[in-house]
Amino acid sequence: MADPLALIADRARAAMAVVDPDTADHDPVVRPSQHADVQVNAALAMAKRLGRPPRDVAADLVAALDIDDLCHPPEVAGPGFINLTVRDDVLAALLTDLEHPMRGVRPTDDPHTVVVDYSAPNVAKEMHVGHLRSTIIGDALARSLAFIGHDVVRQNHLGDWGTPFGMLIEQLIDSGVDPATATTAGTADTTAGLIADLNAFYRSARATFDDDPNFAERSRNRVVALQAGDPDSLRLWQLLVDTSKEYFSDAYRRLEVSLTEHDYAGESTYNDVLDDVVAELEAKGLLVVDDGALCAFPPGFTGRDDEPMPLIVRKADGGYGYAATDLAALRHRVRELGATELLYVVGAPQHDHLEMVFAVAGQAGWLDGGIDAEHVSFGSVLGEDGKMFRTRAGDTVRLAELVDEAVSRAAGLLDAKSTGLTADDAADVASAIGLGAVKYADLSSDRVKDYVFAWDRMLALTGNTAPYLQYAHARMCSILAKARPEDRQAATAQAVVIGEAAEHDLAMALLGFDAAVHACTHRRAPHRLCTYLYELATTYTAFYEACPVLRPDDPAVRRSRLALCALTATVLATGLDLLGIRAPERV
RNA sequence: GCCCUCGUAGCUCAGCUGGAUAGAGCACCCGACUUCUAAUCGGACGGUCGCAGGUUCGAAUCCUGCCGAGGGCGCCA
Repeated sequence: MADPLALIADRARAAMAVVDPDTADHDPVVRPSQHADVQVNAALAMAKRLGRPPRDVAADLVAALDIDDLCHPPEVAGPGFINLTVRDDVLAALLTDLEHPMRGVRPTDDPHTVVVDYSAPNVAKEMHVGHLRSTIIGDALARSLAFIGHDVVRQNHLGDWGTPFGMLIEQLIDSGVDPATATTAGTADTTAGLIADLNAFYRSARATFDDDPNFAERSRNRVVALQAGDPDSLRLWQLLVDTSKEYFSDAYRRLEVSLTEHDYAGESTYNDVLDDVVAELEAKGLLVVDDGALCAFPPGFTGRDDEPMPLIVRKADGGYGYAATDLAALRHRVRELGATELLYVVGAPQHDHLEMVFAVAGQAGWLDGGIDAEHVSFGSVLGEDGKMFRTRAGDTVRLAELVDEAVSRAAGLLDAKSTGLTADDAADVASAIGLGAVKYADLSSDRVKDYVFAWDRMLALTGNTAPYLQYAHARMCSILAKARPEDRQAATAQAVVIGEAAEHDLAMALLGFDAAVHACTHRRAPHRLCTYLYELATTYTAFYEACPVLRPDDPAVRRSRLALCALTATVLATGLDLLGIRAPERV
């Protein structure tokens, strides 16, 4: 355990048990402090229980506090805060934990099989900003949860089924694909060409559907045929799905997102179990027929006029909608994938729907045994005008264009700096910075709020941005590269000797990585990790300004400070990696 | 009409589940570059935490009611 706060919390609990045995299991309220390294606020709450002045209780706690081996003598301040400063030699000793692969982060004491549902783009539609947040936030959470020891199962719930496929298949036929012979292998090139611009393909299908009643009729019939298992329809549908999957995989590679084909589990995956899902729900008495549709009415959900709100499991025409698919997916994740936690990284507008799905699943007993399903909600991406982010023409912004612009803007930054990077390296670094900027902008503020998409802010070289963190990291690496080889060799955590205040502060910051990662995972809040990394970087630059690393004559000082640089670079890079962001050694 | 989310400096955002004088960045102003990468750092300025009550030793944080913004409310996903 590397986190001084956690060590102090244990001691504080022991002291509380001495002063008031009934509070042994209470929170000692150990917090970072502006007035010391750490403050213990337990006395204030205890004073109320005991009916005594808080400062007296604080004094008793201090008397009972066995902490000399960790901290300087405690001080009672204000109404009863206990201020603690961690000893420099203790900090130095704790830093050795950061040289292990977990960087001082404790594995979770409650490991789960966590299914993370994220990204979920639609087949035959181009990915756009709407998919950006789910993909980026979901990926960061999946990486972070896996890091602390959860068994993470990524699930990409592709929109690969439903009514739009009628018109998409008809559009394919009208474009010259022969339903009888079309196969993925034989026509892959043709198909890829036909729907190279997925947005245009979808839009033209939509337009024809709206303008041409004959086409619309064919489309509707095609849906029926597809759902009935008609071989020609299935073949064409498969063509669309395969083409899109290749496109998605390219997009994820480009975005450096950890999703692969292995994680694809589209809606169609559940087609053959929908009957069984309905049968099980029916057997448990959870379904009633209402207006011809088979509905569940989980308690606590009302719509207009206080009417109970239905979750429509089977439509009046006998077809299945997304509620059925979502229920089937949930059951599959619990029963087949062994999920004990289910995370749905889905936009806020679907909140009610998901809560209803969870409620029905709970009634069905699928969440028994403490299995937890949670909607990891997020707000919209807004333009700088405060409205939904769109192009000037009013279209949705394509993900590919977004990435291109991010990378080219980042390349512009590098050009302006005229670094000594080779062209290949510069392109790679530009990609890391551009993608990092976009991802970090998305991750660094509270996900439940809407966020404003602004190139200038996310690519800013100052403030809480990825480029700033990446630059700070590169400077650390640069110092390490310039150090004498024998110093670099000796610059391990064991070599750290803390003397300066800036060194003390940096060590404290480094040891906070554990708490930051757990805040990120427990609260599904990547922005907590971002805030931590930014504070680590600013603490480092204060150290960098105050403490020359390579210049001191004393090799022990050089090696100690070099070790602090190396540890900071490692923690920063590890943290960014958990967010899905690279930290190049040079920029 | 009902339900959900949000409202913190001019702007963009934090605020660690109730603790000390509410913190950063941007912008504006002042200061520091023959640099360990100045893509930086230090300082100044800037707040009735939407409004009004309530809970208590103590509220941006919890409760109630308003105001404002966005979203949802039967066979699309």
